[in-house]
Amino acid sequence: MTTLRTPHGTVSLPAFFPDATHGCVRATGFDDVIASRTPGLVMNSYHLFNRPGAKLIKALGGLHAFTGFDRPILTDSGGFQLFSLVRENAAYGEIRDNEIIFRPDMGTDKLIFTPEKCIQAQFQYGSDIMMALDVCTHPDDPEDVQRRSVELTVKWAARCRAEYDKLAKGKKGERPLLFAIVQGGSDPALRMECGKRLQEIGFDGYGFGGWPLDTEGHLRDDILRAAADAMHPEQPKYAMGLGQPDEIVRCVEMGYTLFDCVIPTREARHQRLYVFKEGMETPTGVRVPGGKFYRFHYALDDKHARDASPVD
RNA sequence: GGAUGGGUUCCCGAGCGGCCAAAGGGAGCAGACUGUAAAUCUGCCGUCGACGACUUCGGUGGUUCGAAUCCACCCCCAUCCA
Repeated sequence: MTTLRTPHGTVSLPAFFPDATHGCVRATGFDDVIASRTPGLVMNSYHLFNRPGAKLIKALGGLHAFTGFDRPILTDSGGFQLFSLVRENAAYGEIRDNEIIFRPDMGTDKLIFTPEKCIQAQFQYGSDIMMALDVCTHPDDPEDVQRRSVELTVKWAARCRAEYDKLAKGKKGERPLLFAIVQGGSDPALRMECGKRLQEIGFDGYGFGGWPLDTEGHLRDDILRAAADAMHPEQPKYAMGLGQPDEIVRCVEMGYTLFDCVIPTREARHQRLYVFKEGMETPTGVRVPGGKFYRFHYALDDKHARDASPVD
């Protein structure tokens, strides 16, 4: 089993980091997070930048002191936020060649996010694993959009790398990790090119970028595999935004070792839990064959408890 | 005892002669949710032998072709005055 060493501890891989976008796992506390043997959390640079702000977090001693979570924290860059917001409404922001413009209120107020600013913020947060700012796409987006995404993602990754090196030089103690994100839509050649160019710059790990599901909600194995193949074979491969238990198993088979996703916590908040099917759990740990090794369980109280099978 | 405002489907609350089984919330139920603007979104939500029928808007009578809506009396509730 491989491990991932960070300033706040070593994580056994593969690992799942729940999302604590604003600094807390919604609807629960860190007592439960620790009790569930959660090895680390993902927080979001963009959201924390908006509120309470990188300066304030730094003044309070960084994210670990601010949130009270003393295990590894990965901070996502904010690239995905622009993607999902703009998909909702183009007025929410735009991608320029040198920066991202966020307009959270669709009005005059704007937030300029650059690769440098993104890394600076993540240093202010004191995060363990930093993500380079990327340009996210949907697999269905046209070729020119995918091309531009890769060009900007690579260019920005280089700027993130440079800013990181500058800021890390002055730091004492163990340095945080910097991951880059492989884009390229559904084109394996483009994925490979993106991965190669990122590896030439050199990072501590690589993330799968883009939307990982088809319109039916099924995993896009082809894209995930192409992206995994484009990453450094010896370094962590991070499947961003995945997922459901069976999806994680499939991704581990492809070589991914790090995961985060809102779905388990979001669904838990909506009363749906994933529990092992009979015979899928052993006393020594968990045996996870392929297929649906778990089921949905709805548990509020005895009166409402019920089960349902996951969709096939 | 007097004055005024009210009593609407599980709850809150619109409606104030026909287009009303009755807006809109909430609750409930069924789904959705995948680097979280997501405690959000969608559907159902009086009953049934169901493109129609039946029973509902405090109670009882009445006016009317037709009443949750108008009239009379009664019963409750709220506030104010004695």
